[in-house]
Amino acid sequence: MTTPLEKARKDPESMKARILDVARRIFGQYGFHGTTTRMIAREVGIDISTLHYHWGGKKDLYESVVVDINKDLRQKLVEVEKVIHALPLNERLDISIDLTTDYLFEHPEISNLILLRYFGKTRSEGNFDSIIPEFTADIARSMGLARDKKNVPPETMMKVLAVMNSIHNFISGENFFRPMVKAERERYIALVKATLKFIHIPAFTQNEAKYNRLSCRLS
Amino acid sequence: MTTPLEKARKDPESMKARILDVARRIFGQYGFHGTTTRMIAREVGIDISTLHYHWGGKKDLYESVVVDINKDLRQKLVEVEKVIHALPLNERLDISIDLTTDYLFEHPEISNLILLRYFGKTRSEGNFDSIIPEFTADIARSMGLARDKKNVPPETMMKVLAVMNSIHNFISGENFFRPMVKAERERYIALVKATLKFIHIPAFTQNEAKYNRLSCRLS
DNA sequence: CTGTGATTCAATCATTTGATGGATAGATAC
DNA sequence: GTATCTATCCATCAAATGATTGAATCACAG
Repeated sequence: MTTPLEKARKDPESMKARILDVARRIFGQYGFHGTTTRMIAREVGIDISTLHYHWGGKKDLYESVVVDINKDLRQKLVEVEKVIHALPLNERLDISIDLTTDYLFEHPEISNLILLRYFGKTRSEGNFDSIIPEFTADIARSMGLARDKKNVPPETMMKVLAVMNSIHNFISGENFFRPMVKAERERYIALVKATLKFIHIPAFTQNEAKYNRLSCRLS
Repeated sequence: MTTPLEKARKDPESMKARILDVARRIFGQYGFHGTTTRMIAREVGIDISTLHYHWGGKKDLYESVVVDINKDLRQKLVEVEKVIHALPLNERLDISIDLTTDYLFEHPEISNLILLRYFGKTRSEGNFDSIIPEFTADIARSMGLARDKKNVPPETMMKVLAVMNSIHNFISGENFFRPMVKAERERYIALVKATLKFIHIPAFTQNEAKYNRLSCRLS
């Protein structure tokens, strides 16, 4: 049995897929309440009822969008992990910052949507996915900060969150931050990467060194 | 001439002030579009028309809220600056992270609102305050990363943004992140502080050391 | 061609939501 | 006491918005 979402992803030309694509972008920009079904329909160039025909209701569409972007992000992270697999920590960070940043700058709706979900409430109750927690633990393991994705200590989770969030922030806040630093697009992207590396690499490598010294002394 | 906002701040018991207070909280939780004037009025225990009588319209009220929280935050930062004034950089960071974090955990609407403004669009056009950019530069100077608030280089602005945002993230995302690390409130706050210091202090101090070595060599 | 199911749209509905007008009560000035 | 100004609420409006219905159109198997 294929879910509507899987069907949409299979054929990117289908109406289902076109709607989902536009919905990603608009929900990402305006958030759940800031988006109207009419905005999405207009952008796709169809009637609202067609949208309802394919996706049920606004809420349903939104949920599908969330699942969709999480799938994309997770897949990208798996891809990144393959590249950085056996490198030392500082290079792992360096490369994964580059790759992840580039990818998210090409798909800013992903960062937008994730952050809006973190920081904004929905009037209607009960939305909480276990997806994010789960793959935050994944990243921890992939960064070599935890053995397996079960039993990642809170301190490590927090560090991973800090890294991921700082990336999303600069992507999603581009409209705000870029004018502040008076840079055009390419320059801004370069600044983001440099800043992320400046902030994160010392933290993890310095403390790694500390741990190494410590374990030497102990052995 | 006193603006309505100044009047409201003067007398915290006034209806104006009570509305503003509730509006801060609700706009912070649900964002501009997610908040209805009725939600605010109900929470205050008044009729919507009373709200309109005092603050004009939803948009006006929202703008006032934004100005209000920026005033509060700025004042706090000035306060923090006095404390850390002449200390070495690593202590400056350590203390200002403690103070700022504590303050924002007591007033999470501030972080909520700032982040929602960064990351979410409003359907209606033209909202851009120059307040934020301005005092990002202020922080840079206060952290000793720039001589004066004019002419702060983009790289420095980005670093300051990274620090401020990472704080706001953990405050505003508490509802999401705290369950992820399975911590109760106090523990979470401690984790946040530890993580922030873990991430940021090495970055700035390590590079300061680098600069120092460099300037030694040059002299 | 014809019937059948899938897809799309125009029209419409019910509710929500931002906003206003006018009545009422209270305080203060004269 | 009367006038005036402030503050509040009730009733209501007009627009926006999520959703549905039923008719029209299209694709295509038989």
